[in-house]
Amino acid sequence: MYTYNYPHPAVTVDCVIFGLGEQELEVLLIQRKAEPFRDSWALPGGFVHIDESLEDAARRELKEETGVENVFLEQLFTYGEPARDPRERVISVAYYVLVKPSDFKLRAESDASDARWFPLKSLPPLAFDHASILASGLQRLKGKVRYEPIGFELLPARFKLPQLQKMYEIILEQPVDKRNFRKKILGTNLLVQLDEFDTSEQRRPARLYRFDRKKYLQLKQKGFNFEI
Amino acid sequence: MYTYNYPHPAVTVDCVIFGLGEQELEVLLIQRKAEPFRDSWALPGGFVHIDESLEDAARRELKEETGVENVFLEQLFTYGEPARDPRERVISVAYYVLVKPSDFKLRAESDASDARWFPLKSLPPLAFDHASILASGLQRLKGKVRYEPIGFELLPARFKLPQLQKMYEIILEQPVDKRNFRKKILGTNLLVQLDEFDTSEQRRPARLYRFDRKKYLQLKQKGFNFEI
DNA sequence: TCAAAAGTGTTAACCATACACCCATGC
DNA sequence: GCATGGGTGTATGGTTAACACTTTTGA
Repeated sequence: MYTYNYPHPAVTVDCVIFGLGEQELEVLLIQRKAEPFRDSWALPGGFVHIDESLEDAARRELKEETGVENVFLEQLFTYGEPARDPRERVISVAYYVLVKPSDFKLRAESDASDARWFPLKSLPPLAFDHASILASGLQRLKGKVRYEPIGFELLPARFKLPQLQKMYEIILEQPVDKRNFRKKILGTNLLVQLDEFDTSEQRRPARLYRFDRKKYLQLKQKGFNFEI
Repeated sequence: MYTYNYPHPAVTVDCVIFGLGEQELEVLLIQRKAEPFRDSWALPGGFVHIDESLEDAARRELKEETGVENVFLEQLFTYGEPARDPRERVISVAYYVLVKPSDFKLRAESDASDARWFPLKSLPPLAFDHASILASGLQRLKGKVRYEPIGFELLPARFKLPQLQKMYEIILEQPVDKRNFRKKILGTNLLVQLDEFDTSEQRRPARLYRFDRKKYLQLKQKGFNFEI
C-alpha cells in the first residue's frame, strides 16, 4: 500500500428497510427528487460524510429521509461495479434494517415526505442497482431469521405467539405447525410470559410474551444457538 | 441523494487469505514497506482503481502482492471507522480467500517477496485494524464451512476422506467421528469416488475422491442444503 | 349459541451419536 | 510380523413432524 494519487470514488450507504405488513413483508422506499433516476423509487441512502462511520451514515440517512431511528441495522454487502451510477464512480455500502410496527407510525407523521411502504410482491421499478441490493437484503433476512432471533425486531416488544408464528410464516413463505412451533419456541425459555393479554380482538384474548434478550446473549456466549 | 461536493474517502480492499497447514489454519500476510506501520505485517490489499470493480481490485492486489490467483474469494465486510487509517479517511472492503495447497507453492517461487504464511496461533502484530478484520474472516470461515461446501477450496481437487475430515477438525477445532463423518459426507452423493489411491504414504493407500460441484449447484437450486 | 382464533399432547419416523475391530501397506 | 493409519456397521437416544379437539371470548 503506497501513496495514492488516483481519484477517489464517492461512497454512499443504502438501506433496505423491512417492515411486517398484515400478510406480507414490506419495504420502505423513497421517491428521488433529483437526476439521475428522477421520480424513480429508490432505497433510502446517501453520501457518507468524511468524518462519520459507515453505520453512523446509514442511521443518519435513515432518520433524515424516513424519520426512522433506533432500529436494528446490519451491514449487508458493498456494491462497487464501476458503472452502477451514471454520474461518477460510486461505491455503496448497503445495510438492512428491521423496524417494528411502532416505527411504522412515522409514516403517517412524515407524510409530507416522499417515503412509502411497498409490499414485496408489488415493488415499483427501482433506481440504480437497488433491485439487486433489495434482493440480497431479502435473501439475508430469510436466511438469518431461522438461526438468529432477529425476527423479534419486526414485532412490538410485547407480542402474542400467533403473531410471532405469523411473522415466521410471512418471512419464510411457508406454513408453520402451531403446536410444534409453540413447543419449540417456549422450550428455549427465551420468552417471558407476561400477565397481560391482547384484548383488542373480539375473540379469546391471547397471552402476551416478550423476548428475553439478556438471557439470549448470555446463552449465546456459552455456545447456544437460536434456531427455528 | 443530491449533488455531492464533499471530499471523497479513499477506498481499499484487504484480503484475509486462509490456507491449510499440517495441523492448523494459516494466513498469508505481507510485510509493509511504507509508512504508516512500516515493517509491520498486514493483510495483502491496496487501493481500488477508479475503473475496476471491488472484486477485480481484490484479485489484482492478491496476484500482485502474493502471486495467488484463480482462488475462492468472497466479500466479508466493509470497514469504515473514520480513524482506522492515520493518513486520511480510508474505507476498506475486506475479502476472505481460500487457497489450495497447489497455490501454496507460489510461496516458494515468489520468495523474493515479503509474503509469508503464519499459523493462526502465532500471528505477529498487525497493521491498522487488520487483526479485527482477520478475526471476522475466521469467524465467517468457521460459521460457513458447516453449511456450505467451501472447505473443498482448501484441498486439492482430488483428496482422501481422512484429509477432508482433518480439514473440518482443523477449522472447527474439534474432533470429528470418522465413521459418522464418512456416512454423512458419502450420503450426500456429492463426492465422486475415483479409481485412484494416494500411494505417497508408507501405509495402506487411501482412496481419492473429488467434489461434484455441478451436482451440488443443481441440488442447491432445488433447495438442498449442504451440512456437516 | 355461534363464530373465530387460542391453546394443548401423543405417537411414529427420522437423524445424530457413540462406539471397536479388521484391513492393506511398507518397512 | 509389526506399526500405522484406512476402512467398515449397529444400536440407542433424541429430535422433528404429523395430527384434532377443547377453550375462551364478544357479538
